Amino acid sequence: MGRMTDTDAILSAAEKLLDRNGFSATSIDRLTDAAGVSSRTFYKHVGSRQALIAAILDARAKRFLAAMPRTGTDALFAALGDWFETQGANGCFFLRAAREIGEGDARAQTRLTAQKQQTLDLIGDCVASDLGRRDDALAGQILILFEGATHAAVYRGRAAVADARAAAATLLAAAHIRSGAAYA
Amino acid sequence: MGRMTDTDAILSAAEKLLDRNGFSATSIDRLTDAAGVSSRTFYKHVGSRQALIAAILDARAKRFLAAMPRTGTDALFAALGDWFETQGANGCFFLRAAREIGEGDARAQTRLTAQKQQTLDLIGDCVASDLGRRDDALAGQILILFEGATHAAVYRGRAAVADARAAAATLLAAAHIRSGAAYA
DNA sequence: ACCCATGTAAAACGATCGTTTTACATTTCA
DNA sequence: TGAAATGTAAAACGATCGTTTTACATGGGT
Repeated sequence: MGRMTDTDAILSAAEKLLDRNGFSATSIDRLTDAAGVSSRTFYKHVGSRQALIAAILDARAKRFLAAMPRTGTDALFAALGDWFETQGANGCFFLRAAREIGEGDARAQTRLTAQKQQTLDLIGDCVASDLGRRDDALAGQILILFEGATHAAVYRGRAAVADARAAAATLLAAAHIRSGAAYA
Repeated sequence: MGRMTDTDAILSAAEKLLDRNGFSATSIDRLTDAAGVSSRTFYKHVGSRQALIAAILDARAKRFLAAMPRTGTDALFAALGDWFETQGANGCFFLRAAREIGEGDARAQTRLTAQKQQTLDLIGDCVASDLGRRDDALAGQILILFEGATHAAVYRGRAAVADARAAAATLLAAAHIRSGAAYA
């Protein structure tokens, strides 16, 4: 891991707390305690609560997309399982941010749609690498599985990802057959 | 619709507000304004904020399960689409309640797991009615689609349900073939 | 040695929260 | 008629929120 600036330390501690305990349930006091800084330095580094959350959303979007492969739908779900293992499974961070901060910050809504579009593109690439051609309809279905695994993992754990992974394999096989491939 | 008591009027107005605007973003003032009652009558009828939310969760669980058919997976997703059309698509109400109220009320967590178990049972019945036999593995996969449609509908609307429905049909067909049925 | 940037600890700010209470008006019914 | 019940409007409560400010310590660079 690279060198961590004060700002990065605050951001990563805050991301963990917000993800675990929720946005509105996490006060500035808790954030400063977790980061080990005073409120004065906190505000010097991040500006405001809204700015902190905006920075966290951007950083997390970049980190998440970097952690996902762009070839192989099965590898994609494996990576999603790894993500939950290391980062925790608390439902989609962006969906929760948009709903909890919501109307107050229109940018959270913008960030949500951007993130979901990027996820759909990612899935489209994985599907294309498996199928040898683009299949937008199938990508849409696998997005449902991706979203479903993300939220079912909150209460079902690893089984949610395993089920989504198996379902994706079945859908891919069916699409492959529809393509006119030889039966195994 | 049956006659509505004061308590019911408060509950249904509150449910709509909480679902639309979120739990922590909806103050008692907003709830009393929407119900058209003073805070004094509000507290006489519902006791406290926690009790209000508990009552709403129970009522909604009963109403949701009553709105879902127990035969036919395709009919199940059709009913889910109707639910979103009439009630709005804001993500799973129980998941959001458990995460937003969270640690404060352990009963919200209990209600969540109960609701999800009942949903899984519901799906198991629908799958069995289609397949002529129980298939727990397939039911788990369709639960993922159900959860995925619920949350993807927030940003994709009806397309999310349509994709989930189509994917469920493919999974069912594949399971039917695995059962040794004749190929169409 | 001294200045200045940078940090902490803690008080203070106005706002808003859930909840209770006070004061008063209206209906219900024996 | 008149008392009990039930309602509203609004003030007040202590707590907590995000944010700013005050007062003070520390350590590196010239």
